[in-house]
Amino acid sequence: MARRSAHSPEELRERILQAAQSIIEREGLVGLSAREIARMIGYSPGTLYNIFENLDDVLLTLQIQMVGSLIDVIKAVPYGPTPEETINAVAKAYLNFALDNKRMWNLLFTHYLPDGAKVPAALHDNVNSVSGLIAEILTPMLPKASKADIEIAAKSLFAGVHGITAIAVTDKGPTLTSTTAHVFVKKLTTTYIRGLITG
Amino acid sequence: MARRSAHSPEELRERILQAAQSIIEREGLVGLSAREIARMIGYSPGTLYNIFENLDDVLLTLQIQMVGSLIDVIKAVPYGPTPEETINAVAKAYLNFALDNKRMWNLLFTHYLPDGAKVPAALHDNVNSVSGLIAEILTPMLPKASKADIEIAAKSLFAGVHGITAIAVTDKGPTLTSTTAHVFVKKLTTTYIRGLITG
DNA sequence: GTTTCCCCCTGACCGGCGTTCAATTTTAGG
DNA sequence: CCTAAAATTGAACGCCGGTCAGGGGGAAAC
Repeated sequence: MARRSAHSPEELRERILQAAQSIIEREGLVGLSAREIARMIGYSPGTLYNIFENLDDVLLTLQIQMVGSLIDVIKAVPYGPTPEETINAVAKAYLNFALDNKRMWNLLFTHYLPDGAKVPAALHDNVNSVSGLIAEILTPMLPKASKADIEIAAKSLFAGVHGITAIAVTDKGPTLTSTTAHVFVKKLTTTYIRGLITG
Repeated sequence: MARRSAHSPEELRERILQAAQSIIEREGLVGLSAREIARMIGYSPGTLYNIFENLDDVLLTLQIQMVGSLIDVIKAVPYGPTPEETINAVAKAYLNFALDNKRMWNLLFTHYLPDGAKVPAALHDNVNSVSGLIAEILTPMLPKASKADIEIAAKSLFAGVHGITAIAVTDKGPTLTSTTAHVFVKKLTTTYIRGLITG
């Protein structure tokens, strides 16, 4: 057989990503396989490899998209009356995003590459954008701080919130309901910001 | 063949764990397989299953041991002149432990169980011990706080530091050298504690 | 010393996996 | 209508986790 008029390469690409995502949302990484994706979209396994380099490529693409969506969500958070409230709202949105997409968010942690392989720059860029957004919000709070200091402040706060999402989304670590996760995030951000201001 | 006098079941158990750990330290989870472990210890693959339920069992045992070691390390950190300095030292020890055992620490994130499976209580217990230790240190700083409040404070701080180790140990996220990781941890802990005190 | 029995251990086997690629079929261009 | 290029297949390779019937070694019973 050959080209089916049914799907253009772009459509095919999209269907592969959707299939992979739906498998992950249903049962996590365990259930994912090239063969299963192929079954879902009605193609043979080999076809995936015309469009993606390999399964890692598919998974990394999904992660890039996902962090991209997170960026959109964060950007859509309205600025509050004070930077502190804005940060709280952003952190809350961050956590909710992770909780709403538990299995997909878990990908960030459970998916790893073979020894030599490099994570694509696009993923790094997207992640850096997130901490960049936090830095922006922090800036008016710290008029005297240097840009480098603000970046450090933003990234450690970001990493802290990230840690809570990591625990909330994993089975390891202390069990964390979404309610307590929110309590922790609020505690971390408000305490941290108070420390920043008085510092 | 049959029973070899060479190794008692306990010895065998130990050798399996050691082999698994050395594989992980060399090349991460990718290189790990029941067959590879068997090759290393000079037994056939089937033998593993006389001693461990499955590979997940081996991996979970390693993680329980590892977090146990972390507890020992933290307990060995000498109390500083102030709680703040103690916390800083503990956080530093935590991060160093994760960095010194990068591939093994990564297990906490990359290893996941099939859908229904439950993480053994021993792992949860060990993890909870860590945040318990932090709560102990925090207590004298917050004479007025309730036990529940201290626990929240300790756990959010713990989770924050954990998040930085997560990023430092993964390839995803912003690239983090061990130096900058230490900067972040210090920033997070000192700022957080300042916030706690003034709160 | 011999026999017996049990238990340890083996290794073939099952159904799956990611990935490759020769072969085949379809389409587009002339 | 024919040809060349493109798209797709599916068998094949070498792995994997996990199972289990059966064989061989050790120790106890005699």
